[in-house]
Amino acid sequence: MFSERQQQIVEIAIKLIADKGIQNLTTKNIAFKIGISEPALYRHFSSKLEILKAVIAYFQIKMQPALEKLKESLISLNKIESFMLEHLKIINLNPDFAKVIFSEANFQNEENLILKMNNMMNQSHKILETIVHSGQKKDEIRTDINSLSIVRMIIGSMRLLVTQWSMSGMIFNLETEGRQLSDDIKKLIVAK
Amino acid sequence: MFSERQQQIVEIAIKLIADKGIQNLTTKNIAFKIGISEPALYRHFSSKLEILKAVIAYFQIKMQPALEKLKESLISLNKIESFMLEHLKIINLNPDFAKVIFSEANFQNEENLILKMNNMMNQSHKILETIVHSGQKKDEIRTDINSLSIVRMIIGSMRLLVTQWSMSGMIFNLETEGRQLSDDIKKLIVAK
DNA sequence: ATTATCTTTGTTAGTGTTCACTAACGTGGT
DNA sequence: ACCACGTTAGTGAACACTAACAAAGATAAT
Repeated sequence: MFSERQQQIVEIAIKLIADKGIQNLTTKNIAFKIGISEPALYRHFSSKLEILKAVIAYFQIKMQPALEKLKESLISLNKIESFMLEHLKIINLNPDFAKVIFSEANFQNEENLILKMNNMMNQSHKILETIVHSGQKKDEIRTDINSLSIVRMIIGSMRLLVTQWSMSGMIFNLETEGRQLSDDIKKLIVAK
Repeated sequence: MFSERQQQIVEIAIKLIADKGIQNLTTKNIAFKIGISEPALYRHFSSKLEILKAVIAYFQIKMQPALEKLKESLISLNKIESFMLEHLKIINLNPDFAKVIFSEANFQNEENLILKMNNMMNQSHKILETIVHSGQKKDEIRTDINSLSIVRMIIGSMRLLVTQWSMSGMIFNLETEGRQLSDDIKKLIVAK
C-alpha cells in the first residue's frame, strides 16, 4: 500500500508532531528531516492533508494486533486485561504515538480527519463494550454497575495513564503501571 | 485584573478555538469577531501568546468554585461525588471549555503554556488523591485497591465523558451521565 | 548489444496567501 | 496637554504548493 518513501514520510511526520505539536508539521520540516527537497514530497503525496490521512491509517495498522490478541482468551476479565496490556505494549514500543493519538483536537480543522480518527477510536470502544456486556451476561462481571460506566472507566483510565506517561517524559514504566491498573480494575468489576 | 475588553478577547479566543481548533485562532479572526481592527488588539495584549496565557488563567478562575465546594462535605465518597459533579456542572455551563481544556497538546509549541496547563491539572489531581487517601484511612474506601488507580479511573473516566460529550455535539446530558458515572464509581470503591 | 524512449524521483526558483505584528496618525474624554 | 483606544496601510517571514528542468534506470525496438 505505502511505498518505502511514503512510510518514511509518515514516520517522520509522527515524530515531528510528537516533538513539538502539529504546528511543527510543515512540508519544509518533513523534507529537511528526510534530506530531500520540499517539492520532492509531492512526488509521494499529493498534499499535506494526504500525509495526515496516511498518519491515521498508519496508526490503525499498527494498533490492529492489539485487537487480534483478544480472541485467544475466553474469560471476559482476561479479555479486558489483554485489551489494556496489548494496547499499552504497542504504545510503549512506539512512544511517539502517545503524543499524537489522543489529541484528536489537533485535527479539528479538517472534518475528514477527525471523522477517521473517531471511527478508529469507536471501533476499539465497541469491542470493549461487547466484552463487558457478555461478561455481565456470563456473570463474570458485576451486573449492578452500568456497562457504559465500566467501559468509560477502562478506556478513560488507560488514556489518562498514557497521557501522564507521555507528559512525564516516559519517566515510569508504562507496562508495569498498566498491569497495576488492569489488576485493580479486574478486582473492582469482578462478580462476587 | 482583566479589563472588560481583555475578558471579551479571551472569551472570543476560547470560542474560536472551540469552534475550529487552535489553527482558527488568529489575530485577524479575533479582531473581526469583536468588530475592531487587528492592531487594536495590541492595545490590550502585547502579543498573541499573552492572549493564550490569559485563556489558561481564565479557565483556572472559572474552575476554582468546583474545588471550593468539596470542603462542605466530610465523607470521602461525597467529596468524590462533589468533585466530579461540580466540575461537570461548570463545563456544562461553559461548553466551549470542553473543546479546549483537555487538548493540552494544542499548546505544545509553547513550553510556558503547557507548563501552566499541567500545573492547573495537577492541582486537581493532587486534591483528589488526598481525598482518596484519607478515605482509605478512614475505611470509607476499599483499601485493597491502589489509590493511584482509583484517582486515574475517576479523572480518566470524567475526561473521557467530557470528550465524548463534546465530540458528539453535546447530544446527551452531561450532568445526568456524570451522576450515573459517579454513582457507579462510588458503588465500586466503597469499603464493604 | 546498442540506441531511443518513458517513467520515476529528484532539483532550483518562485508563486500567491496568510501570519503576527508595527508605524503613523486620529479623536474624544479628562 | 495628555492619554486611552481606536484607525489605515504596510512590514518581513512562513506557509502549502507549482513550473520547469535533470538524471538515472527500466523497457523495448532496432
